[in-house]
Amino acid sequence: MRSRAIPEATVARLPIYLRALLDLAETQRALTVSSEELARLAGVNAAKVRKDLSYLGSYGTRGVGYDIEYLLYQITRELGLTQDWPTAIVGIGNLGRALASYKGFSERGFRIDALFDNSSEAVGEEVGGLIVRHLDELKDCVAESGLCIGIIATPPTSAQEVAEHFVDAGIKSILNFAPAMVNVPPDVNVRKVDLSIELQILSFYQQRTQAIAAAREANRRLNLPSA
Amino acid sequence: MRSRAIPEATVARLPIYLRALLDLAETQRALTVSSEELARLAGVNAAKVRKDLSYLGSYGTRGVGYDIEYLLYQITRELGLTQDWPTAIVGIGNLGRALASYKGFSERGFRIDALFDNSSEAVGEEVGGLIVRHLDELKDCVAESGLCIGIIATPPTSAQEVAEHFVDAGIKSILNFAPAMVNVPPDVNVRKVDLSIELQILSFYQQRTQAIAAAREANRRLNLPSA
DNA sequence: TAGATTGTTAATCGATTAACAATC
DNA sequence: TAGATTGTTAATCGATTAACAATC
Repeated sequence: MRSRAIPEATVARLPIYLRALLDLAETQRALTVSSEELARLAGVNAAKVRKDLSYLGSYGTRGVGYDIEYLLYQITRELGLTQDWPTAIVGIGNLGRALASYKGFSERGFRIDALFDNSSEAVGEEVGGLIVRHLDELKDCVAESGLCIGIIATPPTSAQEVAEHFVDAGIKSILNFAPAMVNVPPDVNVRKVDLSIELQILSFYQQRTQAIAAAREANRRLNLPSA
Repeated sequence: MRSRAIPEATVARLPIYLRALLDLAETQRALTVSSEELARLAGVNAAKVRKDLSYLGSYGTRGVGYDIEYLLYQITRELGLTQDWPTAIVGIGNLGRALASYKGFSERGFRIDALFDNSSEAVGEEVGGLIVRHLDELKDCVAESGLCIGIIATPPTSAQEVAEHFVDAGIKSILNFAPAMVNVPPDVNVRKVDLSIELQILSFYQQRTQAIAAAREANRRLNLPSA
């Protein structure tokens, strides 16, 4: 058995390479790509591309580059995108609705299969071609439809409760959009997307950028006093 | 001048501590917190909390812990959240609308100040209490309202163009939700949130989890043959 | 004083990168 | 053969963590 421990940092970049390769294949009709070119498209450096791709195996040709179709297939397979992962969204408010009708998912091969909420208003409503069901039906639905990815799009106060429903129903992968941490058993995969935190981090760098600009300006005035 | 280079990894965790501290202050009415407790709430270990907080200065008391109010103030200030960063959203489709009416932003001190689109259908419409304006008005609007954070919520094909509008208008921080890379000058801060990429990464770990479960099952059968 | 907890050091770990031999 | 480009090594860098002296 190959030693197969792809570093986390590499896994996080594979989808970026995938997108760049799809673009090359579709719009440029290119057949091969060098690490230099792929790096440029992905916004990283060439050494990193080669190192990352080497974890998948030796799929390049020295002096030539990487065969785009073949590399696309290998990355797709490695990421598990050759199979379907039926996905459910819980919490059909503003964000849940936007996610349920988000074209980007279906364009990239993800299909949302079920929507859940626990407010009697939302239940029964049609959103993005699916009928919203009550959260109590989740467990049955997992058994029937083989749901295996759960998306939390509720307010923060319900996030932990929803996560427990997911775990109880046997879902092993959770994408959490609620602004709250959730605790799950160690064999459950959780990723967190936090819109406010992204803005807060951006605020830090914005503040720093402004401070740098102000310092530069102050220096300029000192060197060129009262013109 | 203090040497002031807070590591990126620490900056990314400050908002998580902030949220945990707010929760402690509001719902628990606690006055101090230990690194151990804060670590538990933030889902990290205590050594990391102490190291992270030490970059802000020595704000704890040995034998006691950290004063919650004081730490809240220091983190808020460090993240630049004591000031307003007027924010605009470009691209008023499904996602743009959800972001424009997302309660989580205002609850955490971010106000969306302007919405832009370039389709004649969207322009003039009211969304989340704001009138959608044409993208051509962006530059004037930045000058008038001091907009300094720009959110891209367009389809991928328009992302680079919108980024260039932002840069041209003098915006220095961009949050990009479009599934495409954007190139900007080095003094512009960009963060990328990519919903499909999050699902693709989750797909990788889901596949691995299933493989592990299958291997365990196979082993079990070998050890306990035909019961 | 005894117990608790910080702030910091030093060891460790994982990720990045430059460089270059291998090879198309 | 000459030029191009990979795959891999080894150096470097940054982040994590355990451990503990300092000190409330």
